Amino acid sequence: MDIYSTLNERQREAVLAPRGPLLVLAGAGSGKTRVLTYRFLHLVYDEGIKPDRILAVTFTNKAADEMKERLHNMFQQYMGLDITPPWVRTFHSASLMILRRYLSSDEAKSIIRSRIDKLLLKDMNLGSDFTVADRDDSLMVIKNIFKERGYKVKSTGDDKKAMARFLEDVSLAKRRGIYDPDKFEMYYAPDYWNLPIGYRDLFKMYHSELYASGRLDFDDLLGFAHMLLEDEKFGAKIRHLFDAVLIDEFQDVNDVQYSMGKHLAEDHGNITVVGDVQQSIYSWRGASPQYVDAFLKDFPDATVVKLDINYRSAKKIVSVANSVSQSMATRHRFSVRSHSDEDGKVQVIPVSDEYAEATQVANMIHSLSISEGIPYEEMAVLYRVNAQSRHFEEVLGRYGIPYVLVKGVSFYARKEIKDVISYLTVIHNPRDKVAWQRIINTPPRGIGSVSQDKLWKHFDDVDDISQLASVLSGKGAASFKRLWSHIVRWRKMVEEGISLVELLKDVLQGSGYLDYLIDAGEDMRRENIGELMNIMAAYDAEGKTLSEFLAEMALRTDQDTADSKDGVKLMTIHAAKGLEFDVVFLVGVEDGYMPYRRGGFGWRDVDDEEEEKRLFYVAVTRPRKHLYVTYAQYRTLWGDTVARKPSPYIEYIEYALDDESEESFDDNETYKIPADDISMLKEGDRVYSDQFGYGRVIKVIPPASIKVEFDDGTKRRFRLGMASIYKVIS
DNA sequence: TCACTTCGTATTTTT
DNA sequence: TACGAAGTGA
Repeated sequence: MDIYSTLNERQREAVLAPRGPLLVLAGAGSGKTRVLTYRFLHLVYDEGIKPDRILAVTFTNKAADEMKERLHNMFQQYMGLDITPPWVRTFHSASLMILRRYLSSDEAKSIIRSRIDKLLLKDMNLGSDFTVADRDDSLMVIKNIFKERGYKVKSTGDDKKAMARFLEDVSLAKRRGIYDPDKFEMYYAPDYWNLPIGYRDLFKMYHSELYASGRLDFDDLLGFAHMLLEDEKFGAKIRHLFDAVLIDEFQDVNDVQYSMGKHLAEDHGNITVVGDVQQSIYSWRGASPQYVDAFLKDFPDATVVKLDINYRSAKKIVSVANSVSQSMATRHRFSVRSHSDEDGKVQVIPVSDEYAEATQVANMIHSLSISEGIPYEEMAVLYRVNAQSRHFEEVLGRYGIPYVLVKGVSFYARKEIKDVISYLTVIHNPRDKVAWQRIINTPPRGIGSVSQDKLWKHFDDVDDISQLASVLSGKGAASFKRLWSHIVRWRKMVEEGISLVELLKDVLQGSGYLDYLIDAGEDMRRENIGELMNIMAAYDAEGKTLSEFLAEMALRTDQDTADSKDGVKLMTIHAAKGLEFDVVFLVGVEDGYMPYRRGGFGWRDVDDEEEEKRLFYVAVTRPRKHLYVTYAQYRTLWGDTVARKPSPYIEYIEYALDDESEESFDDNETYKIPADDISMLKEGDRVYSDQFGYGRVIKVIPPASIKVEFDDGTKRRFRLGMASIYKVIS
């Protein structure tokens, strides 16, 4: 039986590539996930690697879940095995697993301590039972720092902006592996800064507080795992867990993630990366598409396979995609070929204003549903910014067309969910100050702001949390003691192995939280807690512990639940990445939205505008059958009605539609790798120079020079590293 | 602690 | 413009 018979030639080539580094450049809709899962299977089936010794990392839970499920089915079907590989995870979750395993050891602790020594103002409380701080938690830590030092900092206006900016910078810095407060100050401190604590000191205080509470933020999960990997001796331990590494959405990796991948492949070089630079839309979050080049440099003997057959979209849509692609300055862009027999439809529709736009789209949704029988959930409205969704919601609602607004606001970020999770967090780790702050007076139990201030002031000084009762008086003290005795009781229940659902039930009763919701008539919130219980029941069924539950909760968003619901999907282009629909309405395709421009200012740099184009590429490659593009002549923004011009990108659509008859793939055959080391080149290799064009290497002259004969017959000598010379690969 | 008013804000946000 | 969050007063 040939288990690879359903793959096309290129996919097969990728899946069956020899052990060692492999780069798969996967165009939109070219079967990227297929290749990744079959590669996994191949490594097990043909190469004899154990499934639990392959690390496959993705960026989203959804992608990880999907891959896990597919692998489970494949192992069942082809090998008769009922297994789900344990290391198919997001970067964050894989890092968390690694830290859970090792952070209890003194050796690991001392490696990390030595790396963050300059950050610590108080003892860190980190062991393998740490919990994860999300953005809200981090913000709370920052606010506390000011409050406890008697500074008045508002949660609005400039102060709010400054705190947000600070956290953003902390995140960006740590994604680059920067934990040194001096470096942080140097690279990130803004020109004007009006908060009473400086950037450098706040960086230290933030981390001291966080680590004293036994918490790590998202970036620390990667950062700490990376520190352990970087240590020569300890790194080997982690590397020995895996015989192969696979990375999905490789164009989106940041510095730390890339370095982790590289370290993990150090012993065996067995690393597969799959990505599409044309769909790199997260560089503003620290992702670097340049790592595709770095990969080719670090693994010069990598097998490179390009998947250029698009199985998703009809012909016209593919030719629009190619037309956008051909205008990109991005290296490693390439055209894809449509596999479809259908033409599909691409239409540009001018409308008068945003209201007409929504009405037009609603009408078309209605008629497509009737005339072509396309179900609502197979249609999507994509826009650049969330603010654009309002009119569509309004009009679709009026038409009685079901819709789902897919927004970042997570189920897990809801107040009631966070409250309940905070109770469980305190039970798990009573030293977690942020969690305490959420539950101390929720529901109200007479511990007001004055009492609370006293509590937080002494929180770190006591050996045992119960001693805090002595800083309060009267009602507050009694109330605190009562709460504490509950917590002690719950901790005992956990020790005795109570199920998560039973524990939560007791917490809801004992804390008074349930009565509090009932009295307030908060039925919706009660339902949400019910939903949380369902999730917990699933954890119970798998025999997972409280600690595991808390860890995984923090890494979950509800993106996956969002798109299972029926109805037309409304979402930003960013949120649509990786999804596909029969019909896509791409709306607001105007200059100023695409590319996006804020406040009339120009672009900071060309890269930003290139990324806007890539975003447009992502948008036009979502539909299977039809793509409708709308732009408004007038639009009310900030209370002003202004005239709008169509987006310059519309041109690519028109070009593709005019040009359709002669589908050209002129640039399809080659791409280039920067060559700055002679080990990458040998005599006879095709090369390209920005200045002189294409040529062939006629001599390699160590240590760093080559001689090239260009296609026009001229011969030139270059010193690699000085001149931009690219190796051409077909 | 709630209901009302005023204020501030408007790019994307995988974990 | 129009939303949600924070602040105010009873």
